[in-house]
This record gives sequence, structure tokens and C-alpha cells, in this order.
Amino acid sequence: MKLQQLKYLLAIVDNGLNITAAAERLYTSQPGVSKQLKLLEEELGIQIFTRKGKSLGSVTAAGDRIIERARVVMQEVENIRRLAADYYEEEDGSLSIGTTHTQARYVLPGIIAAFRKQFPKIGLNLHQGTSEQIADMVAGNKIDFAIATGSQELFSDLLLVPSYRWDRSIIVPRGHPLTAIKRKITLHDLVEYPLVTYVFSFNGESSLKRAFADEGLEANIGFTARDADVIKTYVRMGLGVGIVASMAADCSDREDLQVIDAEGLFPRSTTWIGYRRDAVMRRYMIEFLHLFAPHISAGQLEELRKAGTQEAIDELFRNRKLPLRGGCDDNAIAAA
Amino acid sequence: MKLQQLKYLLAIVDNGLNITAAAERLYTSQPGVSKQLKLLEEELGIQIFTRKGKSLGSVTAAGDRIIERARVVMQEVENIRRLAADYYEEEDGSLSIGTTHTQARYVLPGIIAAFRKQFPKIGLNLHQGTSEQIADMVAGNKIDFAIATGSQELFSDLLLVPSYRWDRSIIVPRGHPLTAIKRKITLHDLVEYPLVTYVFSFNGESSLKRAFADEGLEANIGFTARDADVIKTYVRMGLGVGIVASMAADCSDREDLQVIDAEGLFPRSTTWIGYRRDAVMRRYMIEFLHLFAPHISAGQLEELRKAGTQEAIDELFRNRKLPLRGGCDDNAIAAA
DNA sequence: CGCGTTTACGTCGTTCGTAACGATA
DNA sequence: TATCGTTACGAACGACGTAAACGCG
Repeated sequence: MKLQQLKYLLAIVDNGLNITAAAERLYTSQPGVSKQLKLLEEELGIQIFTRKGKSLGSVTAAGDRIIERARVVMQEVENIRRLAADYYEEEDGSLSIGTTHTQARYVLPGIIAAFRKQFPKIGLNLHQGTSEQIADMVAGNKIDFAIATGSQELFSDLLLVPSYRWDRSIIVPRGHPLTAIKRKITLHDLVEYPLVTYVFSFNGESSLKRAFADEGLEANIGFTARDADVIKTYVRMGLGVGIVASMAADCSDREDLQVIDAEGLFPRSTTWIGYRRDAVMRRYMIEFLHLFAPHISAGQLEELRKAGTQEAIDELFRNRKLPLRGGCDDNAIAAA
Repeated sequence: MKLQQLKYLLAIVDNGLNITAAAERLYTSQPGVSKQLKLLEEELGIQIFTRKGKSLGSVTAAGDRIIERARVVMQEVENIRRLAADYYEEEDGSLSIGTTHTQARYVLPGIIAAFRKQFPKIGLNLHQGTSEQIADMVAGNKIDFAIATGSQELFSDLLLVPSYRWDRSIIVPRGHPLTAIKRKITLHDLVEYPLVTYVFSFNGESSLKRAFADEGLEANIGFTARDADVIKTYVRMGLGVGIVASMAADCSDREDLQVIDAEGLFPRSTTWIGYRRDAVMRRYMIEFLHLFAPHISAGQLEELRKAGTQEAIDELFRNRKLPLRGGCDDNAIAAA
């Protein structure tokens, strides 16, 4: 058995049991891949795939379990490489992050700037998508870190570190009637206007709807969009009252928009950062984690590295107060 | 990186950083091993070992972590082989068991006979030793199953399945004064005579001593030995009153010895069988587990296989009554 | 000088890519 | 006939073993 054979095997699986496609992905010849698969199957004495004529049909039961193990092997081999690169003080490497628009646009810029400064030679890839899409990236081993809010159930392969909490903010054009209200805004005030907010994801971003329902009200959702920038555009056009994550209520918006704090109106959300439980983290990855969640001490980071189970992490953060992220000011601080 | 390089690396480590010895163990030439190590270090860009002149001095910090990972890789490769062999219905394989004398001599014979009958072509290796020695066998990956009583703390690498419980028996030569006592024997009766029993292992077989101490008595330990056969020999010679595991109070002894039940006099012991948490079990291994612990149903065996944590197993057996193993009769039944 | 490692080198087995062939829809 | 996998074969590469050199105690 050779590592290459396992690599080829996984490539075949990940390319829909198409050897030709796998060979291309591997930058090698198709007969070579075919032959190595055959050798592997011969050595093991079993069929990993069923054959339909000459083509590969499906994965056998034995194949399934072997593929599972092969992935562990390749992951550990990758871990050995990472360990070595890290001890070598290798300045080579790359960091791939899967996250949502809000994080990518409003939270990460400052953090990434700091990271860049510290590790100028480390490549950075920002993959943007919905929670579901990020989960797919995790499954395909495309990203080192996932950053999202809620949807924890989609990420059972990852260890999730709660990072900060946030409220929503209400944004309206300057001079909007809501700005004339001197007392704290209530949900009753809001139902008077069409709301412009995020598209509800499949899992349950409907916490917004529920907040209204809990007071016996029905929200008047006028328009939903995937990201805060789009929402703001439509708010500027007078389509309604925007409700976005506070982080998205940027300083620069305040020229033509007014931001109204909505603390307490809606449940607080928690944003987490997750990493594969079985992957070794290189130094720069731990540093990134630290930049993103600076409330975690170096000692705790070390504990996290060893933890290995979500329960251990949850225990670490039980009764722990997470930082609260607001808009304008926080981002200014982070960028400095 | 090649699997062979990792294999060589581990062989070097397991042979005290002696490349020559490692090469012999691997049935290959010494320069070959040396070269592959060098190639691996070159590829990784780090030193795994420090050098004292030309000899290997010690393992570097990076090396330590790499070796750890390499062991996982090799274990998973072995697992792939096992899976394949199992699906192939391969009748090849071997089963190595590490256990104590009492099990090897009095409990396992019947079980192994049954196993042999079912899997005549599977090689069987019985390694006998103290708990500590068995723990070493586990560390060196020499055995598939460990069977012992107590000393759980030595086997954190294994998943331990509680299998049965047992009491001690008192054995005396025929006509011994103790046999004249018609009521149930008490510890007070026993302190009158020198006792012949097991050597106390380091961890705490002193449960026997404690049983006496709890009643304010001091046992008169006349002689200790490692196994019941030796103890019985000395009891026959009239050196004292023997206290052994009930399983060791064999039918055949009853010609010249008398066995007195000591149930309740001493705390009950639990014998467990353990296996590596990260190793795939072949079918015959699961079958052996079933033979040894027949109170576990097929469904539970499947659960055990998936469990992976000691907590899950403990949960499975919480409030579960384990079989109680006596002497003569039980063994006769098992052998049948 | 003995022990253990590395270097050198010839041999042999393996892998790889190209090209041709076979099978399937 | 287009697509995909296998077989065939020569070239290049890599692993292995022997022999010899090197370094350390």
C-alpha cells in the first residue's frame, strides 16, 4: 500500500468515480491512476468499486469504510507536513476562510489587515457563501476556518469557538419619522413600516419574525436581500426600514443614513469561528484565531488546541462573557 | 513522503534510535533505512532527531509530534488492511491476548477452545504477565486484547468492557480445622491461620488487606505468590490457608483440597476485556469478545464498535448486572 | 579499533507517459 | 462514434544491497 494509491483513490471518489477526471486533477496520466487503483485493490484482495462494464459503478461497502480510513491517513500526512513546516519556521502557507458577507465585509477587514502585516507571505483566501455553502466547503476540505453565526448543527466536523455577540441595528434615511421618536424604539413602532432585512436562511434566521410574534405582532417584511450593502441601498431608495447586524452599520453610512440602536429588540446573536477537529493548526492559524477572538488568552488557545471535543470548548466558555460588537466604533478600533 | 519512510521512522524510534537495530527488525539493509530517514527529514525540512556525531542523539520537539502522527497513519493503514481482509472473508489472521495467569489458566481455556473451533486458521498468541506488563504490551501494540482485573488506570489507551465479577475462595487441605466450622466463615476465623495468597500488585490488590483492616483485624499473610497454582501447591504442603480467585478453585483440586466459599468476605472484583480504541476489529475479534463476554448482545457489540469513548461504554453498563463467575461448575460449562 | 552512520555505486524493480486497444451507450 | 477504462511498452526514476569510508568513544 502506498500513500499515492490512497491519494488516487480519494481523487477518484471526489471526482464522481471518474478516473479520467481524477487523473486530470492530479496532473498525471489516466492509465497511471487506473493502474494504481487496480494494484491497491489487488493488494487488499477486494473490490473498492463495483464495475459497470469497464466503468466504475459505485462504491462497495468495504470501499466505503476504506475510503473513510484513507481520508484519515491523508489528513494525518498533511498534519505531519504542517507540523514540519511550522517548526521549520516556514513562511510559506496559505489560509482559507469560509464566511458570510457580514463578516467578510465588516468584521474581517481589520483583522485581515493585522494578519497580513504579521504574516505577509501567507496566502489568504476568502470564500464567501451562505451557512450551507460554507458547510460544503468544510466537507470538501477547502477551508481552514469557517466563520458564521448560528447554524451550529451544520458543522459537526468542526470545533466551534464562540467569538463575539452582536445586536441588530435599524437604519433609516435621514429625517425618517422613526428618528423623531425620542424614547427607545419598540417593535410596535417598527410594524408601521415595511422592513428591509436579510433573506431568512433555511435553518432559522426567523428569530426576527419570532421576536415580533412573541409580542403578538406581525412584521411587515417589505424586502429581503442577502447582504447588508444591498439592504442599505434599498433603504436609501426609501423602500423601508433596514434591519441589519450592528457591525454593518458602518461609520461611512452615517452621512445619508441614520442608525438607531436596536439593542434588546431582537435576541442577541453569537458569531463563532470553527476549525477541523482533526487538523493540526500552524502557528499563523492560531495567530489568526487569536486576532479574531482576542478575548481568548494564549493559555486558553493552548487548551483549545488540545481539547479535541466540542464539549471541552463549551465548558471553557460556560458563563464566560463574550465581547459585544457594535458598529462604527468597533470597526474603527479593529482597523487601527 | 512515503509510508515506508514513516514505518522506518517508527522502527528507529522503537529500537532506541538505533538505525542498525531498526534495519534488522525490518529485514532490510541499514543504509537503506538511514537513507530513507534522511530523505524524510529533507522533504520535511526539519531534523526529527538530533545527531551526536553520526549517531542519533534524541528526538526533537518537532520529531515528537511527527512520530505521534506517524503512528496514527500506520494504525490507519493497518485498519485498512484489516477491513479489506475482513470483507474478503480472509481466514488469515492472528489474535494476540495479554492477560494474567488466572484468566489464562482457568477462564480462557474453554473460551479459546470454542474460538479455535470456530476459527481454526486464526493464529492465537497468549501473552501472560502482570497488569503492568500487559500495559507495556498495549503500549508496544503487541496485543489485540488485554484481559485483567482492576488496574483500569493503566489502560487509558484501551476501551474496557466489564465482563464478569468474581469472589474469592478459601482453599484448605482436607480435614483442616476451618472445615469443621459449620456456620459461615468470617475474617475473624481466618486471622487464626497464616494466609497464602497473591502477591500484591503495585496498584492496589491490597483490597484483601483492607478487608481485614476494616474489621480492625490484621491479616496474617504467610506467603504470597504470583499465581493460584503455586498457592495451591503450598496450601497442599500445609503452609497455610489459601485465598484465591474462585475461578481458580478448580474441580480437580477437590480431591485433596477443600474449597470454602468466601462470598461476602472480600469485595467483589470485576474482570474486564480491553481493546485499542483506534483499531478496527476484525470479525473474529468481535467474535472473541462475544465469547468472552456472552452477556453482551450482538446489538450492543455493534454499539461498542462505534462507541469510541470509555464514557459511552460505562453508560452502556451502568446498572447492568454482570455475570458472577464461580469455580468448578462455571469452567465445566464453559468448556462444554 | 569497535560500533554505528553515511557515501558510493551497480542492480533491479516500479512508475510514468504515450500509444494502441476494448468496451459501453 | 464519443467516452472511459485497460493493456502494452520503452524510458526514467527510485529503492535496495554490497562495499567502503567516516566519526566517535
